Amino acid sequence: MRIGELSRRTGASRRLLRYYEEQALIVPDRGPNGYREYDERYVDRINQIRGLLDAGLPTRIIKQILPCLDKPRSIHFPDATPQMLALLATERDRLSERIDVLVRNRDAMSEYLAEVARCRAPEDCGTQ
Amino acid sequence: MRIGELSRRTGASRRLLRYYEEQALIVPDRGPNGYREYDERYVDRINQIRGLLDAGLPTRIIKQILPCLDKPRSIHFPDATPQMLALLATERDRLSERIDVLVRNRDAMSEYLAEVARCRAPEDCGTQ
DNA sequence: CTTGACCATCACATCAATGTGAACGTTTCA
DNA sequence: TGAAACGTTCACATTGATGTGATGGTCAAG
Repeated sequence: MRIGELSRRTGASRRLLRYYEEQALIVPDRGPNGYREYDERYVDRINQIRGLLDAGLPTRIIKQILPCLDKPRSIHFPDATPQMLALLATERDRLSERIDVLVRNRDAMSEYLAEVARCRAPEDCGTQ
Repeated sequence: MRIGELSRRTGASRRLLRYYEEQALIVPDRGPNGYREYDERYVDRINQIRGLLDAGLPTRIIKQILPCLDKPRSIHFPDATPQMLALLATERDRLSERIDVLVRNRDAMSEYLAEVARCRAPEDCGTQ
């Protein structure tokens, strides 16, 4: 698969795929013509990267913890150094905190929308 | 309260507080000497802004939906235009999606950490 | 062979969030 | 009164994640 198809399948722009490569998050093969060649696994990989970026992790951290989250999970963590595990645990906790904040904000939005909706039916609100 | 204290109480740098003001997210009063004067409500306000930014909303969107989320909730939504409500609903849904992704990632991290921990106790892993 | 759809690199632009520092006024307190 | 701590504006710089466009190579189909 070349960059265009991967872009289509992941929703990440070509530019962004090249950026991830520049940041050493992925290392696609190159065809004889210089074209990047991605195999199936890159679809998940890209989605995972985007999820982690979305979680607020910077690329340099993602680069470190990504090997821990590789697809054939388990029986695979031979080279996880204690520091990497600590880093991973720290980031997970930070992520949990962020999730809490986000959930609170979403709930506040929902609450507001619900109030407005509730108020629009009985036909009385505003100054009441 | 002046900018230093607000900074201390919210964790946002003075610089950032001025930046939010520049982005029209907040409009603090000014004392006769030109100093910014913030009242208590700004503490929550700043935290809310940071939460929304953290949620991935750009400042220009936050500026629009923030009035909807104001502190004395309810009996306050007289000027919410239909477009604002639609925007708010859209953003809430996007936020929900993001939360799902984040939760999945956190769970993957936890799962990995749990596996490593489980494996370290029985004193056999790696090549097994 | 040419056209169109790909691909490549390079470079410039933007946006959010920050840092830094200059140059300067204010408040407080010993 | 003078120093320390705090405030102001302005401006330039950087970082991370992206967008956009220029310029040019590759390749398949008409």
